[in-house]
Amino acid sequence: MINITFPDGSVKQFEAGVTPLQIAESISPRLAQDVLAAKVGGVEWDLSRPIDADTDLHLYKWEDPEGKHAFWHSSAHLLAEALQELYPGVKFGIGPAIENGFYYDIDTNGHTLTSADFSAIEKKMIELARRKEPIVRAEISKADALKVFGERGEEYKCELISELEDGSITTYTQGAFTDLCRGPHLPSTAPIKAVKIMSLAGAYWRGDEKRNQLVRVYGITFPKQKMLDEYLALLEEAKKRDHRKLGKEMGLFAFSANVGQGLPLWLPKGAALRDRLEQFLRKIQKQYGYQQVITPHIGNKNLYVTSGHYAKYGKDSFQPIHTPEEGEEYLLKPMNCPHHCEIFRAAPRSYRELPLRLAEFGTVYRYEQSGELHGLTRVRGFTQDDAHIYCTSDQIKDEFLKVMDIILYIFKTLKFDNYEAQISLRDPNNKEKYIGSDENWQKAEQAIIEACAEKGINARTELGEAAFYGPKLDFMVKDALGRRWQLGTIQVDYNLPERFQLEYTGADNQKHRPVMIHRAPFGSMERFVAVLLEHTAGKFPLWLAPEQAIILPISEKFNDYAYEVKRQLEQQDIRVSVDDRNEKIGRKIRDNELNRVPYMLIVGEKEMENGEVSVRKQGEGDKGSVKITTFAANLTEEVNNMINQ
RNA sequence: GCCACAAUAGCUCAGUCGGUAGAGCAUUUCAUUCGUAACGAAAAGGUCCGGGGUUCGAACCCCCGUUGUGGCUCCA
Repeated sequence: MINITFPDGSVKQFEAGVTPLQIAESISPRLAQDVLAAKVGGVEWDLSRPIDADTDLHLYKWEDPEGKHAFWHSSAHLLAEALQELYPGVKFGIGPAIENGFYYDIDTNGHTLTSADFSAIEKKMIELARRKEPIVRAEISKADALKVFGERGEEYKCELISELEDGSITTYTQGAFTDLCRGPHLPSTAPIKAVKIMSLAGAYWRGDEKRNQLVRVYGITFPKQKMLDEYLALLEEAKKRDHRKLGKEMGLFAFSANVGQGLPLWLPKGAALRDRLEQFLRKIQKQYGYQQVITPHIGNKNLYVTSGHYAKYGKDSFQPIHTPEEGEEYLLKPMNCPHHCEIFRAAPRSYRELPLRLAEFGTVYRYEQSGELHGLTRVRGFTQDDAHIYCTSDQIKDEFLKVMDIILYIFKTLKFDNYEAQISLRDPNNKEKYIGSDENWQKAEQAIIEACAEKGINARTELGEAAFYGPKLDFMVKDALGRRWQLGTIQVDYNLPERFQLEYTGADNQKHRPVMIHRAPFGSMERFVAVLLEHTAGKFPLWLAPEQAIILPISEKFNDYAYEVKRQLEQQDIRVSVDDRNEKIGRKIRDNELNRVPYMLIVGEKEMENGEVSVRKQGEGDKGSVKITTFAANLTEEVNNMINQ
């Protein structure tokens, strides 16, 4: 008998050689039906693989990432099996599970695969899955593996095998298909009920553009058809919310080939929106003791040589600007930190000034690879909501707490109710990779961990994810469709204070080096507007909406009254316009509903007589008539409630 | 940057075999003056991404470039 320890700490006894699936069956038939994968003694384990010794056991279902992973990994094998049957002679690269589904890289051996083939592949996969073939794990010697895959002409697999250690090689077989694979896998392909081939793409073997190009077939599968339908509906919805589409529709921003790739042009409505976001952030930053600064868009090349950025990114960046002066070179500013360090150096600093918090909506330029540019989320010129905090190492924790306050306030105000945090620390086995003293690192890492605990934030900790110059804390939000976006970053930096020789005079009348903290709650204005657009589907909260209300006269006879209402509302700082087109009221309502204007104010004979407006809320319909002043007061209150919660 | 695909009216898109440009919406004008999600009529609107080539003739075929999309690699 062996002892199996469960995640809740309980221990049960089983016969040696019992499988995780049998254990699940002993707990409940329902669990046995739902379980997809297991972890045994910290090792990913197949459900049908026997356990021989005392150990602990995790069972994973669809809801667990590990469960989905096994499901999609087995689906990748199913795809390969289908491709092998449909197109004999194809050779296989690798076929892993990914965040949403899986892919398989194949060498089609001359056959051209197009999206017209998708339905045939899907059909074949379903047909194979219905055979409910068991997926069988086998351990194989390196020599045998090379022989088996070599005979089948699987050159890519052979290359992989030749790099593996003998004794660690396993294969998985279902039906007539055998793949080199570490696992784990489902016990059989039976649970795969719904299949969708998503797309094709070219991918180089091992990501190396000098090697063969393979065809990457992307797919996704689910245990229920309904889940696939929901997933496809979600993709449809995401397409509708695409910020590039909404930005064009709503007149927020544009791009021009004449201006250049990745250089957004902010249209009047987009610029006003951005300005409102900046004001919002400025206001709270002021409360938290930040001081606004302004620095130029270019800087002498030597500044970036000092900061170290030139050595690291100079070649892959916008190239230096030359002046009539021989040998004089300037760079477009790729980040604001060096400029802010010079502001720190502009005066002798005392410990009494710390923490010194310098904020700037600083526009920076980075030469991103052309293939990486994407709408507003990846551009070559963008404005960071940047700030640098210069403080002592004892102040790090308190500063983190304050920045987290700002970030959480933003999330709350903009209704990003679902967020995660990640703490990135150094790799404890590789300490020499990092700059700064061991003591400082420990202090900073401890400060971040404590700050998260104090805020009640359940942050994931990743070792080895820190930058070479300091640990950091990142926030990820989930938008209305459940997609994750990285938003706020707080980053400790020991490098730049060193490079710029920053100093302050301490209470002991000695010179000390400050610590620097980089932070950007939005990341960049561009990226944040993009995320906000996709999160809200363009229906901005009232306080941000480009137009808060639009007045719809029933007919042209009431245009004068409409403009009088507009004048009165504008006096209360309400953003309002008049739809004075010669159209029927139904038409005006429809158009402005589609334009996402939060309030429509319908005015005709009745309203004019009583000094009223008939209020209609976007998406909700008729709300009845109120006095103009009442509407203005209600709207102002609604806005205030949104930003002062 | 690499690979694949794409670019036609302000927007979304059609355009067959290479024979000289089309729809819906938006716009303008006319008509209408209307009560909570599309009234009607007409007009105007084109460097078919740019350049070169093949051809009697190119939106369409070929080459080069630009920009975009998806993926790969990258991300201070």
